[in-house]
Amino acid sequence: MRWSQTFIPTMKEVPSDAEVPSHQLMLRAGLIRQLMAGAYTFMPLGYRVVRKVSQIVREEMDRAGGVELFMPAIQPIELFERTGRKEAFGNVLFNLEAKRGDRNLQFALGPTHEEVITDLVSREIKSYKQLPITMYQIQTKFRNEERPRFGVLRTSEFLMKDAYSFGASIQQLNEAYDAMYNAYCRIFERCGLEYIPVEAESGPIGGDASHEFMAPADNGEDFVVRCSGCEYAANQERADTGRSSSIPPAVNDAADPRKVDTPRAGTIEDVSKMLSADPATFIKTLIYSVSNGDPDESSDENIPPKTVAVLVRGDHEVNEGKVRRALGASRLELANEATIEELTGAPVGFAGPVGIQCDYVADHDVALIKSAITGANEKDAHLTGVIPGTHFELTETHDLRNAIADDPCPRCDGTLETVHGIEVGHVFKLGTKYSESLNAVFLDREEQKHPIIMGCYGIGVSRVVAAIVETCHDDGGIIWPESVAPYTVELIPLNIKDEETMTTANRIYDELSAGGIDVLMDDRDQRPGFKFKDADLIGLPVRVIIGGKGLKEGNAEIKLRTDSQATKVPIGEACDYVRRIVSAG
RNA sequence: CGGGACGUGGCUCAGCCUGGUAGAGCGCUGCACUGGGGGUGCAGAGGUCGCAAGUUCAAAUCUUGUCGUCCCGACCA
Repeated sequence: MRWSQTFIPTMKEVPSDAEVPSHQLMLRAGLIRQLMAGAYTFMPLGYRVVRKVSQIVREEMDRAGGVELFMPAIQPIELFERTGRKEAFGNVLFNLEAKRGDRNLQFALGPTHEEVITDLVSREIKSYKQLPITMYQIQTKFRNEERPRFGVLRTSEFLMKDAYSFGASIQQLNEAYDAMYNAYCRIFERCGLEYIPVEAESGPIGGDASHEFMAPADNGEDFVVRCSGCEYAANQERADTGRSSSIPPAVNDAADPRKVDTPRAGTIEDVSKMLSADPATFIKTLIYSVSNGDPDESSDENIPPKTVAVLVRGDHEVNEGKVRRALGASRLELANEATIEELTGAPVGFAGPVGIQCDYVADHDVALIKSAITGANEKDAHLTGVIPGTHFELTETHDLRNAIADDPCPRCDGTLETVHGIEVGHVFKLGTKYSESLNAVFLDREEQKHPIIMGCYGIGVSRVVAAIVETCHDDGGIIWPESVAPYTVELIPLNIKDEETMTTANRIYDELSAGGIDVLMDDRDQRPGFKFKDADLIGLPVRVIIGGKGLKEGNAEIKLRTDSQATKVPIGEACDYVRRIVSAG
């Protein structure tokens, strides 16, 4: 491709509303343009990358036994009502209405396709003989994000590869899951993207039923916790802390806690400043409203929610998923102010475990505090010298908080560290959630009906592109891995008005192109420095310079994007040289 | 959805506080020079100052509302 014949609008200045490197670089390199918040055009150069990533995904899906299909983006809302996800998605689901004659039709724009494909399978698959099968598509997904951000990393409309496996047994599910897991590893490897597979929230199946693939990046929205000593890695939502229960013995002759005035200090930060005390010596007491019962039964509306206090160390964060599991609760939310005032007799911010009038659960680390500061259940007052197990009862502790750096590893004697990550893929053992609600069943050998056992597997294709830019760049611009680069070679004739330069450049362009190498020739009438800057910005792996001093000596100058110095290669051997370094890469 | 910031030519921004002629650099068009890291000169084009209402003799500037964009947080199968 000749630069003058395509459309690559580069920018010298950083657009003011782009904050993270991938967003800035994708705009500056002319890969994307914004239409509105959360919606971007992929420009010719950017779309070539999307297609290269898609092709890698496709090849690996096929290799893993998947078959490709293509489903509609508009979907009847009724399917989401049947699976209960109309409510679960809430505002994230794009609803749309259309008139046909005098009927008002209700649609959703597909945020994902579990409903559509399960509906399809429920009609077409009847026998264990048709199973297992894994189907996938690469298609635009629509989610009305509350806050789209970071360019193409989080948008309301994005390109996703979604795959769904259907099996007659847990074993078939596990085989499909493992095949997808391995395919994902190959995909990210081939894309040149560093990745960490992490354990993720796994829902009803439990165990190792879900992994996310995280690309480590400072601007990632997710927190990954990983062990420095072993392979353990998990989403922070999910990570175990490796702490174990230890119940402190009651101290018999302990002094009573002392009440101190803490006027208007309702946060740990305020109180720790006021008392010059380390937040790690506080017991944070959060009051939750908890509903028990089966989440799928709507009858639990009648059971009034219970109030439970959750105790964690002052510098720790409660992990609601862990609390929910520890309590066997189906629903959990922070209690409202009125409930808290009624319970503790104090406004929010002054709750504590001593004398509190409700059940409570404590995190392991609470038991390890020798002498704690807690709320006094009284306005503008805290207690100091509170000894867990002595001043309030403590017979068991749980893992209730987010793991943080320096926590012990749950698997080995190493310690944990946290890194930011971009979630680029997710594999998930669904089980029978959708097959049951949409009646996708099969008959086994004994003519017994069973719901089909499903898995789902997603890769955010457009997000992968952004993640690659986010992790592969330097001060000058993008550094594309060869596998996904929009073109492999940038050919730069230094002066397009020089006849010898252009004759030579055109010959090399033709020869490389004929050999199947993607070449972009910068045939714009610009000065060399201008072209070099743009070349660094758009980041093609190989740069070939024709003209000037080099040409006079009979040489082309060839340089990898990652090299600092060019290599002089005789014009006649330039194409061979390029072919060699390209195939070696 | 809570909190914050910003909307002035295609891009980056100044002007606003203290009301009175709309500016700079880059980019764009033409010509000339130049030709190895975003060059130089000359001549041009291009702006309802996001939109609306209000105050005023007069509003980019003050007030109110509204829309848009970005950031932090909550949320995210």
